[in-house]
Amino acid sequence: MDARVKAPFDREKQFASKRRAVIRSAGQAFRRRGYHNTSMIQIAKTLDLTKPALYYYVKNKEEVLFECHLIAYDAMDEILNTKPEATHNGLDYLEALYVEFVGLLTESGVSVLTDVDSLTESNKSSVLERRNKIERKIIQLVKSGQKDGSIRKGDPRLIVFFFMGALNWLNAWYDASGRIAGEDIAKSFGQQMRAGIAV
Amino acid sequence: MDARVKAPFDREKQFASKRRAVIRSAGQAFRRRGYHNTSMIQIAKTLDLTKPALYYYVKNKEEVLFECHLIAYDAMDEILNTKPEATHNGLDYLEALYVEFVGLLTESGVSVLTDVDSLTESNKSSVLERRNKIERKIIQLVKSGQKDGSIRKGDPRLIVFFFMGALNWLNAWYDASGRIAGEDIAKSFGQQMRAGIAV
DNA sequence: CATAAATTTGACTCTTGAGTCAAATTTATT
DNA sequence: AATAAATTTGACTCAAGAGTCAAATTTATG
Repeated sequence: MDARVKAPFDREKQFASKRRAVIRSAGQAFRRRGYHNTSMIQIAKTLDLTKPALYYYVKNKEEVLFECHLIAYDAMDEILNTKPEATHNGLDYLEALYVEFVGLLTESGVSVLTDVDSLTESNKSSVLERRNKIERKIIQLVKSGQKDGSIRKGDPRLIVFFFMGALNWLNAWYDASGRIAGEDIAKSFGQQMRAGIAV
Repeated sequence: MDARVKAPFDREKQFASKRRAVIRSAGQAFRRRGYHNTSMIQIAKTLDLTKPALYYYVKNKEEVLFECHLIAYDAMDEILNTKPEATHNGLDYLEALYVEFVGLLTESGVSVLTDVDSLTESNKSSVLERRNKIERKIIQLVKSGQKDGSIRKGDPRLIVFFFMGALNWLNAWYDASGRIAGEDIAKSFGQQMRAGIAV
């Protein structure tokens, strides 16, 4: 590649990146104030856009919410699929995953939103399907941890609901600008999660 | 009291009880579908009322939300104040409280709602004050548990945020009509909570 | 610089749902 | 039954916010 040659201006890339910025910024706002307490004009103003300019990038408000959800579940899937499973026993592996999840929700701007009921039926069920898929995967991990003797007996669903609840609730109180470092949270949550389910 | 004498019809009591029914029913709806996805007409219809009849009992929608919050925190305060503290060490006491909290959120219709940002500033800060007060109390309990050697060292806030998060998230997925018994949840959550923080 | 596409804008429309009001109806009591 | 208060109602008003559109402006490139 010749450095003197300006990278050809890629309109699609430009559009896509601005669009992502919209979704990301909207996601932050949704997390802070809630979906219904955030107007499209507010979202636009945050990005120094007008409302119609915003609508140049997205179809409607619900689409934005939908994509925010997808971003979160994509990121979680990414974590679930990247980590090599083989090396650890069930408990070690689960703790490692959990720490990464906490990191995701504190360090990156990603947040698991609660407002599923503001989606249309089809989007809603598609989001819930994603969530369930992840939940089922984690439940499986717990089961295999129980099998290899590293995780205590008990209804795997309840075990998972407990620590995933703690995780999801993070969004309700954790403020990136707050005084607690994401890393400290991850460490503490990881410990508690582990101790709570270890044999 | 002479049994033949009909209890005098107490208008205030009647009013108060119908009003409570409104708040309670609205609370269920808010929990299921969210505050903004629940219209006053829906709330009215659920109780076989018309909208103006509903407004005979409450000032406005926000007042309803506000009182739902208060009900939850009143109930938690009640638990915090009733349980005798002296008999246990910090860990035992905390676990007992926690089990009662879970019971509250699963068995009774009470729910900790998330939609704090839909309140006006003054109501919002009053609700947050209530929440913080409870949180501070529990943090204190953790501290004293650490002092008496029953609870592991570590930032008490993070310890509390973890298991209180799991508790609060209950509302997001637990459906009274669901298949899991509240009692089972309480038992499992209590165990995990305890194991997670025990020395 | 001319152009055609991409981007942005001011000024709308339309729907939903909160909240109101005067009038009708029900209810406990005389 | 008559009455006065409590309760309920049909038929509104009003505001906020989502979403649209035709026209203006900016931008990358020949």
